[in-house]
Amino acid sequence: MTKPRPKVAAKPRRTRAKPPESKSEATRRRLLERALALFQKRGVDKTTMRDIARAAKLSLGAAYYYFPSKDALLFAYYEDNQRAIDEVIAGVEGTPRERLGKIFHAKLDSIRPHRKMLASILRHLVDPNDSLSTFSPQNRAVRERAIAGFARALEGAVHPDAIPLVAHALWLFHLAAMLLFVSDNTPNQSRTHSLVNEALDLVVPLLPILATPMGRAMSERIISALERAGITLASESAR
Amino acid sequence: MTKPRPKVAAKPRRTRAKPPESKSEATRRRLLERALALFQKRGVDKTTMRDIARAAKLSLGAAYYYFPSKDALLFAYYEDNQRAIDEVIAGVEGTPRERLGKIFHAKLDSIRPHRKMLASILRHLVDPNDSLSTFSPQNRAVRERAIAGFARALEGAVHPDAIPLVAHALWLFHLAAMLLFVSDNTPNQSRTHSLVNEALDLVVPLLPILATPMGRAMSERIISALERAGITLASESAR
DNA sequence: GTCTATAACATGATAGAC
DNA sequence: GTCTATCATGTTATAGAC
Repeated sequence: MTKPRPKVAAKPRRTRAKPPESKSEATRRRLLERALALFQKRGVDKTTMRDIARAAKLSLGAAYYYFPSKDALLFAYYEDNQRAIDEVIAGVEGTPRERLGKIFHAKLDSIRPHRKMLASILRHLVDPNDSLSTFSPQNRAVRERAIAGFARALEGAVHPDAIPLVAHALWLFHLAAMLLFVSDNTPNQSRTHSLVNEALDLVVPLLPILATPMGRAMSERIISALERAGITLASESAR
Repeated sequence: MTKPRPKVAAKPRRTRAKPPESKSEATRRRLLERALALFQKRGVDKTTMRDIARAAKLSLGAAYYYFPSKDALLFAYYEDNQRAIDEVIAGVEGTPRERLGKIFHAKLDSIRPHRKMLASILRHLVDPNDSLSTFSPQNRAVRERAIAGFARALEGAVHPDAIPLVAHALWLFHLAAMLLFVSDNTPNQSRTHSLVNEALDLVVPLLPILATPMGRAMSERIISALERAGITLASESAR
């Protein structure tokens, strides 16, 4: 358990086309790289900040200069991973079923190299008091980008009014899939991939039901119940 | 983050009718009591083992004698709470909708006094590496008792074959409700209670659909898909 | 101003004396 | 059973190098 509050601050990052990597950027990158390798090899808890600093040939203080906390290293990974996935998502094409399949499998593939580490992040993702939490303001942008990706993939497959609802549901399912994924020791985690396929095969053909009068009534009922509970399904289906 | 592995060991406890409380039991109870009070007042992370020991007028080492880790205190609360809830669940009566409502609200009511603390428990419940995890063997008994409670409440409302599936789904929903509950600052957390009611009102009347040929086909498909993914919905509907 | 190193601190956990 | 050291580690403070 961490003592004083975690304070996971995201380093500001320029948005221009990349200038040549400065020395400090290289150090930062190396540090993150080694840290992730250690996390994956020995687990997050058993990797100390002193280990990480040593592996990157830095002093402990220098490591903290770049990353204000151990959690910040995890957060940096989380951000990088989301950015990479967003690019994939932006490019997916095909039928809705195909688009959704590609998003899910790409997401799973992208985290495969760090499955072990991810298990430690899941704990943070669900803790409403943690700054890494899925529900925290810091993560709002990341979360909404992900949901928007699902929304875009749903275009044409669902009545527009129902898209936010279904996109959120898929996003929850994707969290569940990640949970399963990190404990899935079948080769290539094929078990999780199969389950995702079966779930999509089951659900996607049912989506048109939401366009029927009964379906619309139900989804409206759900949406308003959630809203009264303080859960707003904002989000324009695309960006 | 905790350093050496958590080691949340449940103290063995006699099952006989209570003999008079020994001195050591009194000490243990006092320790747990003070700890929970501090957790609730100042939060789990900001309460140190030293604080707890001091509040119970014990040395640090003595506190660790009774509870091998800070997490063990949380686990003890979790166990006690589950035991209390099980008694409520065993006694519920009425229509299926009523039975489910009572279970959900009783569960939420029971955790209200320690909402703040609960956030920390949820974190453990989802971490597959944690011994407090929902998936860990230690918790298997507790989890299955809870699911069996839902199964019993469903009797008569759902086709018997579908009961395990629906009971598991309800159990997941109950975890989600707890998650919402701990961040719900409306008076008496009425928002969460309302959402639970609306969800049950929506879902319970739809359950008979599972008895139709289409419904049965679908639930069988879901069950076998889950089984292939290594998720077995064991559980005899009752005990 | 940007970076690095060293020392110090608080806390969760442990060992061993009594 | 209880206490008093003592340890390991996340984190912070501070001083100084470039």
